[in-house]
Amino acid sequence: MGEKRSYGQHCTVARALDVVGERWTLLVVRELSTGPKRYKDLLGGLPGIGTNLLANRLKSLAGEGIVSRGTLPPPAGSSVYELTSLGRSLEPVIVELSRWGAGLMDTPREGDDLRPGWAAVAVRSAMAREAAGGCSGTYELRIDGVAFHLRVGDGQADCVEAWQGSTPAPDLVVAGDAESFVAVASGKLSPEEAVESGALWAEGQEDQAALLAWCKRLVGRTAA
Amino acid sequence: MGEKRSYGQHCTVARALDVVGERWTLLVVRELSTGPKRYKDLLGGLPGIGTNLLANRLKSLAGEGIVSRGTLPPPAGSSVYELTSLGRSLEPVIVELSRWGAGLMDTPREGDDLRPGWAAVAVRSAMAREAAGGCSGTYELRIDGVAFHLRVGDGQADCVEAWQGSTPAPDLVVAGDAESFVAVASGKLSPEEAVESGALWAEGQEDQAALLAWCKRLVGRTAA
DNA sequence: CGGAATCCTCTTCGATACTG
DNA sequence: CAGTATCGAAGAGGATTCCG
Repeated sequence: MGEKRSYGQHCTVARALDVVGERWTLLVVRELSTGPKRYKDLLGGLPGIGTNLLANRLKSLAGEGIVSRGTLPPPAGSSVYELTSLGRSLEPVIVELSRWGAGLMDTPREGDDLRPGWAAVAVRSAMAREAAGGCSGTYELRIDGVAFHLRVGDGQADCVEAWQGSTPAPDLVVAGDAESFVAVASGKLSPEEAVESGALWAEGQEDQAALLAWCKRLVGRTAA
Repeated sequence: MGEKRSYGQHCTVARALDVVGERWTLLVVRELSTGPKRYKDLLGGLPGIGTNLLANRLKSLAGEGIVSRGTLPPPAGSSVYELTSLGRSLEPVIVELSRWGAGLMDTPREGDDLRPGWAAVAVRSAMAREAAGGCSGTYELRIDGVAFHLRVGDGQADCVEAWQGSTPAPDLVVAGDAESFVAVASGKLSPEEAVESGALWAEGQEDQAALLAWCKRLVGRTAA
């Protein structure tokens, strides 16, 4: 059956797209970029994919060494998919796609889905720009009630879903709904407005100044 | 007819892929990233695309504001496609895809095509890494006899086909075949070996030391 | 002759139903 | 819960024809 379709070009870009350029493939990587997921979670995070296509993509990605199957530590014990180091090295591609796509965002289109993890990816990608400037810190995001650990530093940003619960002593806990996080990360909602309107808020403390500074870093404008 | 297919996700990555994620689309952008091209040139640079699909993609890209139609200055006068500023802002996506794809490169597969412009993109993308370190310079590449102007500096690298002929006082003129340029840019051929074997050579001068230093910058290892 | 629209075949996608 | 099987719909690929 299917000889894998290729562009047939000895070109670095075309070779990359031979592997991750098919429909849905990079979105599978996006889903796994916030941590290991079960098959069912992936289906839930990729509305419309169709179960056969997800199975095909996962099989291809496993064959390319981009994802691997693992087993979660007890008590979960369920079998999950996760990125390999080759898969994690796709992060800069995701980051740049996210940053470019941010310019196209407006208010959600009629019928668009929105998941907390997608907002986390948008935030992480926007922060990656700042991370190159040497900024660092650890944060907890609570996006529609789902917690993520965000760590910025050493020229990169890392953000994974925190099913284990607590972040060890984060510099700040930022909470809000997914749409607000996306809006700020896309530059469609100014830090000032996000903080004043209460779209985003700092949890567990009243430090509005720290929140505002964090939002400004998010949009890449140097705070005072 | 075609209601444009969308992932239906309020996500920065998915939104980007809604626009440039279809088959061939980013390769059209790659082709235009080394300068304006006629329809016929695009067909030649995208073997296998099929004329109807190229026409469709160009129409979509024009509708999205990523490419525009222009007319070349006399004496050429032909109508060409070129990137808009929105299109040029896709450069970081191309760069990261190229850098990731470089890790997958080996010797050309049986039947693979190879064009000078693709090698130029690989070189430019590899240099973008170094450009962030503050390096700068202007170079002329002669890849299988086709000249490109490469300018590195201010955190980015720019490389366009030089149909007008001469580069104004380049720091170095590097010549070789496309496969060698791709091999060095992908880290599959060491700078030392490329220079010693004559795969790449400096034209118009005998400055092997400068050539070696350039090759080392290309692969991102700090030269002595 | 360059720039496309048309036709036709083949592959892939997407949704549902089904099985280990 | 984790996938496989199936089938209509949409998209890709190639040749040919049309327009200027």
